[in-house]
Amino acid sequence: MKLNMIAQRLNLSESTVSRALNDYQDISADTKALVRKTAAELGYMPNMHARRLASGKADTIAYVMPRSDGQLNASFLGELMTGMAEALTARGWDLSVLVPRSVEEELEMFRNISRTRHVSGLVISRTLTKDVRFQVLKELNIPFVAHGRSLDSDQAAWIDVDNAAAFNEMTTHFASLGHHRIAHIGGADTYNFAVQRAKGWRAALEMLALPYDPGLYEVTELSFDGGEAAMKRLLALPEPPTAVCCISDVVAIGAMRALRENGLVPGREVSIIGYDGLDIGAWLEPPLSTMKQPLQSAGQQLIEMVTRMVEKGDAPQDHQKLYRATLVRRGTDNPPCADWPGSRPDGRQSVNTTLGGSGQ
Amino acid sequence: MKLNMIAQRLNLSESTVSRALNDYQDISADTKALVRKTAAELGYMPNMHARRLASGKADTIAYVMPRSDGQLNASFLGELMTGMAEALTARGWDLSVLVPRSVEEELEMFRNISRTRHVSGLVISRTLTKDVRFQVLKELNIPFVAHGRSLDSDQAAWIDVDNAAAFNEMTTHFASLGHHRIAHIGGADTYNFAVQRAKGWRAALEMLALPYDPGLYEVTELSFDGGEAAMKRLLALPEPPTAVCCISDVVAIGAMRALRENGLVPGREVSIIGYDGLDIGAWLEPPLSTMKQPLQSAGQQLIEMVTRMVEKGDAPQDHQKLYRATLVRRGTDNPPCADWPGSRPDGRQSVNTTLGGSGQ
DNA sequence: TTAGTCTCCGAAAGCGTTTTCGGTTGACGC
DNA sequence: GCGTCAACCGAAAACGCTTTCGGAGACTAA
Repeated sequence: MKLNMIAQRLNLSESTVSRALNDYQDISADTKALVRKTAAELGYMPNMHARRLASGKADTIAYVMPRSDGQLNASFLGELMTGMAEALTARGWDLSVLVPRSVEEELEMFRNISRTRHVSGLVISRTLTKDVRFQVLKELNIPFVAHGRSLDSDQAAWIDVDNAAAFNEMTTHFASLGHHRIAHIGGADTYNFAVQRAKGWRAALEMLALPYDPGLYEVTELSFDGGEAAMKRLLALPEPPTAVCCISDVVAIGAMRALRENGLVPGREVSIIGYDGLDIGAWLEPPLSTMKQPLQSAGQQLIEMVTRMVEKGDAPQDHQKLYRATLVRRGTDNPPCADWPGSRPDGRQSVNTTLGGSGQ
Repeated sequence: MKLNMIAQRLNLSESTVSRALNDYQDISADTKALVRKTAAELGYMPNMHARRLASGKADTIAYVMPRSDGQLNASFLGELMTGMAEALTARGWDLSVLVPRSVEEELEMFRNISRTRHVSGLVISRTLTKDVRFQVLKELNIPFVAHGRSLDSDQAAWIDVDNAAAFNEMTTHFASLGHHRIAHIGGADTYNFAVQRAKGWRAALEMLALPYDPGLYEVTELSFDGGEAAMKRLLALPEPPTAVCCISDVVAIGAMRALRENGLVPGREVSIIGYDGLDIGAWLEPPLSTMKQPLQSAGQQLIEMVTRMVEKGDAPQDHQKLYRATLVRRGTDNPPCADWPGSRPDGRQSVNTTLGGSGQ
């Protein structure tokens, strides 16, 4: 089933057939039609390796998967990769996956790619505040797009959510419910999105003319345990918060446990909003309010961008897209509770499941 | 940085260099060492496309991702793909991802692969009870391994969990806690694992000499909503169960909500065990008991198998591996509650109080 | 008619490896 | 000293496609 065969069947040269199939301008419409027809009949499929060797193009985008640090970044993965794969197969390109185990290994992979060029472009994720990859990839001249910004991403292509705006909205929403002591459980500032989210929260406080209490800013690991620990520290404050903006749903879920362990009900004494829009949140007791980002099309957009850079040579900085997250009120964001923290129970009272009170 | 250059630098022929690098037997040890050394020095990396074209081998395994039916099959994905990617890069192979949108598209992809051979082997997942893919792939002569069995998988390579054993254990565990009315919320029997899990539950009932009540077998969608709906139906039974084996954690979480909506506490009036070992389960109130399967190494094993079939031509049926899931007790599996269903709102009396005393 | 212009196609040189097939050495046994 | 046999290596033909270059015809314009 080679080019060869369809060529001699039509008494044409291989090169003509090749150009016909690739829609070159110097082939007559008739010939093109003829070639395509018989190609279809014979069920011809080009040999990718030969094609790629000859053309020097790889027609492959690699997705650099975030090292799974235990977290369920996963809900992410499924949607994102589906989007990317669909956009790619529509173009006849391949999606391949890279899973580096360390930063050094990741950079080594990049260097290999720049040598062999067996990958035409990259999609990277989990961008850090200070992220060497932007510089390295630029030097290696590998087209790429980042899922998330960085301090180093000005000259690069990226898609990101407006983290600052989201946490600004979240905080403002709490204030409009009547909260004054609004805390933030954030993440290490090596993650750029952590910085941005903290900034959004902080900006909202200023805008609302609420005093900034450093004690209400907690930094923790992006895990269930991290959320629990941070919330415990907040509750130990002489004057604990009445509302908490959590950097992620996972952290928020951990925080909810800390509340319950102190005999409090999430969304009553202390309101909570998470971030990520995890489906599971809706099935908690009470259901976790959150901010949802539109992930469905992100994959396709990422591919759209990187392929344009590969094919048309588009400038990276022409492809920067900011999404907005939207608030999903479910059950843990309510007006402040009159008897809190005024009448804290000194004894611990097991409040397991009688949580009917949370109207939405 | 071609083979060429390292050849003339050493005054050797290209072919010698090639064979040296590929560890052919007819190259002296000295030459091999020399070639490898200078190859390393020059930072030589073979051109994959050229190599693949010449050798006819693709050195690529494709993972056929399950169409994301909305659910968080995702926690899955991350771990699995990490395992596969690591095993592959260790071999210098590529991992690529296929996301068919329909069965027909999936089969079409297979046919393409069998023509172009740009993929050496496949890993398929989400196996159905009756799954055409086994037959098709066999006919197309594409090496593959399935993540999950099927009625058609006897002659194929697969890795799977012993679903029947897991649900047998789950059921037996409930019985040993003193439960007699043990229900099962399962899935459509198009999914092979659903069939197996139901079978395990059923077998345990027989083994324990517990009467089989068809009303205690519910089939539902594998989603939160599905679990909720199914549990509602069980609760509407004249004689509802005191324990429920759920086909998945997601379904179990839905079921927990149904319980709470009826004023019941999961793990008190009605015990529940899920399946999948989702981390999130530990953070629910109360924490969800579950069965955990060892996923971490599954990815590597899958790759191990399929690469052996590709390279050594191993027979598929020589690669079949059954894992065991382990019970993780967290909080929703407890002895039956004395006053339930005796004290139900409708005043219906429980029949089995006399049997209740003897814990197996 | 002649020159100039298009339009369309074939020839051929790659692309960078692998792999088969001989051929050249040197060692060895007799 | 002659054949035999390994041990090693080079030549060259693939692998299946792309892409440049030039040329044959057909058309137009003068």
